[in-house]
Amino acid sequence: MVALNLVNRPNKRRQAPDQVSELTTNRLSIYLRCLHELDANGVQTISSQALAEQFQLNAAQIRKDLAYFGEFGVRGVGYYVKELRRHLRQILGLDRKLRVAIVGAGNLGLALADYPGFRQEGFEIAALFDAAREKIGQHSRGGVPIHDIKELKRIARRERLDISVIAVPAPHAQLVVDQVVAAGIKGILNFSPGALHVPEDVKLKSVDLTVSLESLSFYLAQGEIDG
Amino acid sequence: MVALNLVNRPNKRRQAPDQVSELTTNRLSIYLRCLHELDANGVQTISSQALAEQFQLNAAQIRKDLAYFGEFGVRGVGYYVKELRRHLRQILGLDRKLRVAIVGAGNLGLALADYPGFRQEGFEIAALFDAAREKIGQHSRGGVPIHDIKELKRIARRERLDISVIAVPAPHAQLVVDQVVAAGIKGILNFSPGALHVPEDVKLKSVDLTVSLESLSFYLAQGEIDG
DNA sequence: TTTTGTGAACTAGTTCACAGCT
DNA sequence: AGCTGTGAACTAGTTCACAAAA
Repeated sequence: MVALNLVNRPNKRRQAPDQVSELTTNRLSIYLRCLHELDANGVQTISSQALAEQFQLNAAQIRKDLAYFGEFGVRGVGYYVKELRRHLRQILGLDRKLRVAIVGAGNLGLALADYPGFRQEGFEIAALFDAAREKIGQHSRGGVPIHDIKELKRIARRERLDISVIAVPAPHAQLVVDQVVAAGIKGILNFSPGALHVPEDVKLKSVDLTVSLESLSFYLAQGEIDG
Repeated sequence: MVALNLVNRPNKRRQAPDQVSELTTNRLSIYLRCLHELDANGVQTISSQALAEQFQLNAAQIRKDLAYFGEFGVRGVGYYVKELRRHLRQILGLDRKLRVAIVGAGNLGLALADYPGFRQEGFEIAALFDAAREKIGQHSRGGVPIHDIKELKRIARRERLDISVIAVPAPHAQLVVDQVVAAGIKGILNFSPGALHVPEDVKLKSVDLTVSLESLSFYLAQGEIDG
C-alpha cells in the first residue's frame, strides 16, 4: 500500500510516515553504508542483531527504524543484504543522482568540492560559487567550475541543483542562504557558525565545527576535575 | 556508583553534574557565541526569554541548561552578559588555550588547519600530521607545520596536544585513532566516515558528511512525495 | 513587577519482551 | 529453532507553570 497521492492518505502509510526523526534518517544512512560493505564481502543475509553489533546499537532500534518504511525482513532469516540496500537507497532518495553546489570557494569549500565522501555514489558536485572576481572562471583541483554567485539562480535551474553546501564566512551566511532559497534549492548543508533562517519547505542541516570543538573541550575539562 | 576520589561526592555538585547531555554542552557553546556578540554590542544584561528568541529555543531550556552549573541569573533582571560569558568559558574549559593537532594533510585537513572557526579564541592548531613523505616538513598556507605521523607521540608530549582532528581516508581512520589514543590525547573530532572505537576515557565526536548529505536527500525525496 | 530556578507534566526516543511467521 | 515486527515499559529530553527572589 504505497504513496497514492490524489486520494486521502490512509492512516498508516509506509512510504512516508508523518514524522521520521532525524536520528532515524541518520541511522538509515549508517545502515546503508554497512550494507555496501557486507554486499562487497559477499554476505547474503544479515540479522538485526548482527547489524547492531557493528555499531553501538540495539537490535530493536534497527528493526523499528526499518519498520517505519515497510516489512523488509524475513522471520527466522533476517534481511537480504542486496534487497535491504536497494530499499534503503530508495527511501533515502539515492536511487537518482543528486546535484550539489558549494557556495564559498575558500579553503573549506574547495576541499569539500574534491572530498571523496562527497563525490560518492548518489551525489555529484556540479558547481562552486563565489563572489571574488579572481576566483570566478577557475576550477577546483578536481575540476569543479567556480561561478559568480550572481549566476546562482540561472545555473541552479540549468544544472538542476538539488542541494547547496554553505561554506562562506559567518557574516555572509544568511545572505547566501537567502539567495540559495530564492534559487529554488530545497536542501542546505551549512558549515558556517551561527543560526540561520529558512522557510518551512527548505531543509537545513548545520555542521558547527566550533560547537563540536567546544563541546569536546567541556569533556576534557570535566575529565580533569573528575579524574 | 561512580569514581569517588578521596572524598564522597556531595549529592548535588554544581561544577560537574553526573551526566550532562551532549545536547546541553552543544547549547552552552551556542549561548557563549551569542554572549560574545551581545557583549560586543555593549549589551549588559539578557533574560532567558530574550536569549531564547535568538535561536529556535525555549527559555526554560536555557535556564535549565545553566542551572546544572550554578545560579548565574538575577531574578527580575536576567543574566549579566559579561559574567555569564565568563562562567560559560570556564565551564566549557575555554579559560585556557587548547592545543589541537590535525591528522591528515589532504585537502580537508589543510583546509581545517587554516579554517578561522578553528583558529578561534581558546583553540590553537599546533600541528598537522601525515604519512606521505613529500608532505612532511611542509606547512599549511597559514603556517601550521606538517609532521610525520610516526612522530605523533613525541610531538604530542612536546607540544602538549589536547585534541586531535581526524581527517584521513576511512580505511586508515581506526589505525590513526589508535595512535592518537596511544599518544595520550583524550579528545578526538573525527571527519572520517564509519564507526570508530576508543577507550572509555577518550571522548570521540564524529562529523559524518555522508550521513548529513544522505539525510538531506531523504527530506528532499519525501518533499516530492508529500507535496 | 520582572525574571529566575525548579518540580511536575509532557513528549520523544530507546529498549524490552514476546507473539507470530518462516 | 530463529528472527522479525511491535505493543508496552522505560529513559531521556523538553516545556509548563509557579513559588521565590530582587
